[in-house]
Amino acid sequence: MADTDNTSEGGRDYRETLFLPKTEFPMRAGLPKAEPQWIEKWDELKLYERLREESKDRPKFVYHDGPPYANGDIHLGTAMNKILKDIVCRSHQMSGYDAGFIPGWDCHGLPIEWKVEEQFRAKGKTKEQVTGSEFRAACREYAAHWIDVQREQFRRLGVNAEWYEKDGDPNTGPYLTMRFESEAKIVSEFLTIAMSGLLYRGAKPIMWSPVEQTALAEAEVEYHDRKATTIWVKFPVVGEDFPVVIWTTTPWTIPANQAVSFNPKISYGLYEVKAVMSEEELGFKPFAEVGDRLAVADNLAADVFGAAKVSEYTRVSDVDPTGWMLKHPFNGAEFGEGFWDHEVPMLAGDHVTDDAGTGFVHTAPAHGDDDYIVFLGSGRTAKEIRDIVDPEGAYRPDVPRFAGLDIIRTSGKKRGQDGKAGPEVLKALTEVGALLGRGMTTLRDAHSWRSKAPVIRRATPQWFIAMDKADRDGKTLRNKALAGIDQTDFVPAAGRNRIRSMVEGRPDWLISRQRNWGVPLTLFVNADGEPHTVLPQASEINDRILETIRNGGVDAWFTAEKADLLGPGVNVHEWEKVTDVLDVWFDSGTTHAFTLRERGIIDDATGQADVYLEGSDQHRGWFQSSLLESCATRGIAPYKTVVTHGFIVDGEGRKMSKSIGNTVNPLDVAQKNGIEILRLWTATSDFTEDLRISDEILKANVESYRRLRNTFRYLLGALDGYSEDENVPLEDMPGLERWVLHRISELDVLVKSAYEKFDYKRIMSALINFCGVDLSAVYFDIRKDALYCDPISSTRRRANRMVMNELLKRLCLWLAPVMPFTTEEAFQTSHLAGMSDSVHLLTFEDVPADWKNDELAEKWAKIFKVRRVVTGALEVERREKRIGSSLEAAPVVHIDDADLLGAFDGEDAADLFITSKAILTDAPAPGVAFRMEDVPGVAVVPGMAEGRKCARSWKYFDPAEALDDFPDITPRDAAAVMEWDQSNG
RNA sequence: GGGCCGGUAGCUCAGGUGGUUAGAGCGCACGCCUGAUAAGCGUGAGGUCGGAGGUUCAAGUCCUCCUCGGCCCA
Repeated sequence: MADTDNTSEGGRDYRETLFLPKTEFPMRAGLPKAEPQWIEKWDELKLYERLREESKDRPKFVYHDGPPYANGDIHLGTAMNKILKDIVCRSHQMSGYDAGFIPGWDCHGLPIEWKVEEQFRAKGKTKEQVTGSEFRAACREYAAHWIDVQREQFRRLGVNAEWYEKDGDPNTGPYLTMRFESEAKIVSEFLTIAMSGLLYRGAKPIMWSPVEQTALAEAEVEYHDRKATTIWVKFPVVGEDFPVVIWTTTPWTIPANQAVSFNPKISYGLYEVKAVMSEEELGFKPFAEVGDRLAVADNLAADVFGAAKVSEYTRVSDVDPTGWMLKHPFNGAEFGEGFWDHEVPMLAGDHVTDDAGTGFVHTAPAHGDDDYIVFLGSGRTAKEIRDIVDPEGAYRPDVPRFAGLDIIRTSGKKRGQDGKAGPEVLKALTEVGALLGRGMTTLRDAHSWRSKAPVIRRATPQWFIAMDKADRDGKTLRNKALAGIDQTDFVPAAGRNRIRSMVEGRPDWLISRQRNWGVPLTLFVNADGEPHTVLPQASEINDRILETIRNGGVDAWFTAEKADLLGPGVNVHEWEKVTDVLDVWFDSGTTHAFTLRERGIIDDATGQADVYLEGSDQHRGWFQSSLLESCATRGIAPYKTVVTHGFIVDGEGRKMSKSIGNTVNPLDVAQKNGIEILRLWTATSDFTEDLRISDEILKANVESYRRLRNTFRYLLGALDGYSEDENVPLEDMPGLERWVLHRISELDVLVKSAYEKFDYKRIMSALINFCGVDLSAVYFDIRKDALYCDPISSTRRRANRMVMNELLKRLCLWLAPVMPFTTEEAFQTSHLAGMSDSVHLLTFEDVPADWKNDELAEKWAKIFKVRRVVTGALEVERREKRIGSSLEAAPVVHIDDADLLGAFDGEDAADLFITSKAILTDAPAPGVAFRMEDVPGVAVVPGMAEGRKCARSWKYFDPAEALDDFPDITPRDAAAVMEWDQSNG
């Protein structure tokens, strides 16, 4: 090792003559504190408004936001969702579009009703003590509160959107499904569909609580064990001398029986009773008698005969139930008055199994989902469904013998226990000799979440939009929706199949709910179940309805006088006001209408949003409701592209749940790491699949962030005092600089096209690699010497700074959609601040065509290949403690490939290797030289640098070359010092 | 139970139409630098591609089954 110190004894300390990076941009970001301040600055700047104003003449990119539900704090899923949307909009904005972002909220619906009911209960008010108007007003207030909360939380994520209404203009600000204008538009869209004839009234079994006399949603019930009487019942087969046997746990549904189901895949047999257990043995007389013949599934015969107390039986023959017609057990009974003399068909259904029961399933379409499906599936209609139970859970007055009997006791001490219906049915079945056996079982069944009382399934009138009713063109809604799907782009592509199979197979769209907080089905209905839209005055009536809603919101429908709405010429007594409300999916399905079309962002009849982006669960939700609504009213899909993201799971790929305790709160991350980290995580993840998150993963993103931040910091430090006057023409630039410009041109293509394709992880991995490898480890490292030590005037140094400037600017722009805070900070800290009030007002810049240079890139690939061998050789020297810094080395590099060697023409190899000296030669290398397997033809002999260590640049040089006035530094450094002395006195 | 999707180094991701020793970055280990310093540089160790069969001269890449996980249904 050379024997000189950094500064020769008594020599000058050259440190002040060096150019060292200098910047205000701190290494540590302090994001949790800084981010809210940036948000404030952007508010002051009115950034969103200015973007709209400044880009109003650009082509529009129409992103349409899916509405979150206005209830509760945001969670990581909603945060990631909004961040992605923000990246979509920001990137398209910077790509040269006018890309607005109108956020929205879903405001009606059940969850809010629950919360508001809870609030009233807390005040000691029951549902009955609150008027509908009072209740809806409270719901409205509740939703408004959470909109305010969520708005602030979304804003904290850095989402740049139209968060506030401007000057009370309803055509500005976020959209809310509960704004009067929105409610009126929802009604208007609904009436359009009603007028088109697609709307009809049918019936469907729903969960119903007799105790509360109300319909319940799945989320409002809990499952508890319940003791139930089970019965085996014989149904005579028409034209045969034997019955089939069914088994049921709900005897009260027997009077509503309209069919029996079987499964063709099950084998059935005819059995004959040979002996029964004795009355003495049992304590009662068995229902079965010797000689009885019964049809049951073979696998269940033993069970059935056990229940029937049959001690001996034989199998008589195979039977095939296909096509059988049965009789109701009460058919012909005196008490029945002919009420049960209808047909009871045998229907085939997949829901029938031979795991339990008899292999034959009693089918009451009014009281079970499977029953309903198999009944309609047999070609029968919802109108044929017998509805014999009233809202209190008692048989209707027209039901012979059983009228008025309750299924469940709805009051008193025994509230919730079985009522009189079941026992009376049992009695009647016994009388007609249809009962084969009875027992008790315990089953898990739905109970009301609130009253804890059992719930029944009960058919109620509901409104449907027909999927398969042809319009004038002969096209059905299903046809149109499928065509719309075919014309839509899906990202990822699998989304198409997913929504397609759902739309192909879905039943008619059930849009009515028996609820309070929602947009009413603004219909009047007559005794035949026809809506007022069949009236000749329908359109005038609709106009009055719309006017009413527009002025008073949904509440006005309930409070308005029938006669005022129906107007003259309509008999008020013939028409009843429908009090159902629309399913909230209908609300959200119309957001395109009252947001994009009403505001004139797209054409009302033919316009489409460019992008809808939501979680993959929305294939069944919003993507579909919007598609159906748009196809029903306009015949086209509301979107051109549907982007879906996956769900957030933990580090092990499991879903997040509070009970497991693996949840991550976005606002906690904001407070601890900064939201920028979460945005980085979002952009580096493959959002088309499930996104994993954990402390480890967040930590990794913090590391990536540091790399990017330090790149900015170094660039800013290097560019201290920079002005474009320093720039040099491309042809004067060293090859290394031109290579960096070439890399910029490559990345520019990648970044822009990946933004267009929503492929953010590709961008992030490319840019993080670029910063870490091309820049930090190669370009910055090599050019450190020139930047610090060259004379300020040197072309090499000026070219370096020029390239550094391009890097800073490009990186700021490229990363701005993902990291709006840090890029803005870097931008504002730098001389670039003069370009604009905000980096976010800028667009991506074009790259000059002559930056791209593939030939040059090939040359540099060769140089870096050789460089790897050199660094490898130096590493051996370090291990052996012969050198520390690479400047202590002066390798001889033997390259026997002329092409490789030629790549160094015109380049200073020592600079590129960061050694004090380097000799390139095509002479054969000695055997001891360092080689690398994957770089054949290159061998390095790691010589020691000789001479004196320059007190300024720390390079070893030949003292004989030193200038007389500066014996301790190289001539290059001497020139730099003289230049410095001149300008600094 | 059904439909769709997925399981490549510790982590995040690459790996057109099947074809040499499966890649990158980060992390990790070790070392260097001390004029980007709670930074920077270098070297290295880590996967046989969820598992099992099969097709093929050849499979992470095609087929079947299984398994684990996710979303939506039942």
